Amino acid sequence: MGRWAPDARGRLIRSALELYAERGFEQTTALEVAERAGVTERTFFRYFSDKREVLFEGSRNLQDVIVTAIAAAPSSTGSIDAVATAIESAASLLPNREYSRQRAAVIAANPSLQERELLKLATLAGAMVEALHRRGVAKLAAGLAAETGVTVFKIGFETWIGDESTQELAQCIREALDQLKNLTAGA
Amino acid sequence: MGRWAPDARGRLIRSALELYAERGFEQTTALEVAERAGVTERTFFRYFSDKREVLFEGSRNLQDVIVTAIAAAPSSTGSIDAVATAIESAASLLPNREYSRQRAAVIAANPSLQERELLKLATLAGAMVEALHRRGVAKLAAGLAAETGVTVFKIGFETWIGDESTQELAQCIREALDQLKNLTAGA
DNA sequence: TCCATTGATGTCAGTTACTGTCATGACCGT
DNA sequence: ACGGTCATGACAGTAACTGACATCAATGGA
Repeated sequence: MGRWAPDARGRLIRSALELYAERGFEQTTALEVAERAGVTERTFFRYFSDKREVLFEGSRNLQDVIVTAIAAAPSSTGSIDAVATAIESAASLLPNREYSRQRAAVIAANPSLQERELLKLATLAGAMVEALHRRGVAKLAAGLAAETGVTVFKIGFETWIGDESTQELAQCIREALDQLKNLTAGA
Repeated sequence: MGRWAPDARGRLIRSALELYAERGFEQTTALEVAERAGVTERTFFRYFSDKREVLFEGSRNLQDVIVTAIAAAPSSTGSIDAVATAIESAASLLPNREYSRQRAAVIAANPSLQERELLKLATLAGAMVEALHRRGVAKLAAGLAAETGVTVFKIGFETWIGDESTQELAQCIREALDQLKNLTAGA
């Protein structure tokens, strides 16, 4: 590992985010990203299966952590709380707020990037359903808990990114869940 | 309209579904679809913005119907019921079950088609949130009702497609909603 | 010390999704 | 008959990927 230019992958990720943010995703070619990172276009595609994937590094890792946390929750914990706690514990793995903000802005500006994000979230929900299954949760309940968990994560994340305060992501997620509980209790 | 070969759009849609089902989406080129429909590749891309879009015809129409139905619901109706009723009323617009089955199989077999479907559903949810807003529903409640509505639609649709019986789609959707209500009531 | 191996990279040719531009030819109203 | 309109064809071009092969520094053993 790393006998040549060290951290080519990391430089590609940073170069891509910079260029996508400066000129927009569609107006940036893979060749330009590669050149800024000091490698060839071919090397870009060796590290990332496509031009979008460079923005979604680490989402697989996140998924593994969440699934593990769900499996590790005490059996007395309800599905939704197990999911929410797992997501909170994974929150610390996310990149810093400045990076996340920039990344979210780039994604929000391009439909094909939104598509990829939605697929990642759907995949995450699917993995959570499986993990809940192994806890003996029924299929429909597992689906609901997982979808709800993803929704809570999305809302909490948006709050965190849009917020000026120094509030932690985990706290934002917890608050979103509380709001949701109030809402469903009221109905 | 239609001075030349009539219904080029319809023939493109049918040709695409056939070829995508026979050989798979990625193994089919846009040129092949166009040739089967008796037009050139250029004409294919005049009708559809990309190779995937040919499978998603009419989803815009569906969205308009649902939004209108939500706006037309009596003001005494709760958000979730307004959403569910709107979705049920749009169910009759969907193509027949055989077509839907084939289409669903093609989409399930390809990640990039799944992405597109997720984006369409997210867009639909966004439009429903707006429609609920105009009924005076609070932001978070509107988001929840819309997301829940989409979930109910997805589950009802899957049931309808997988089902051997001659049950109607609207009925499957209604049943999914009932199941969900039981679940949340029990918790 | 030398040499074979390994693994990340460069090079290059090829396919395919899409786009811009102009030409064509049937249809329409006058 | 004639000019305009409009769907389409023809054609060239860009850029996202992919496969095959070459290169070359580091590594490890003879």
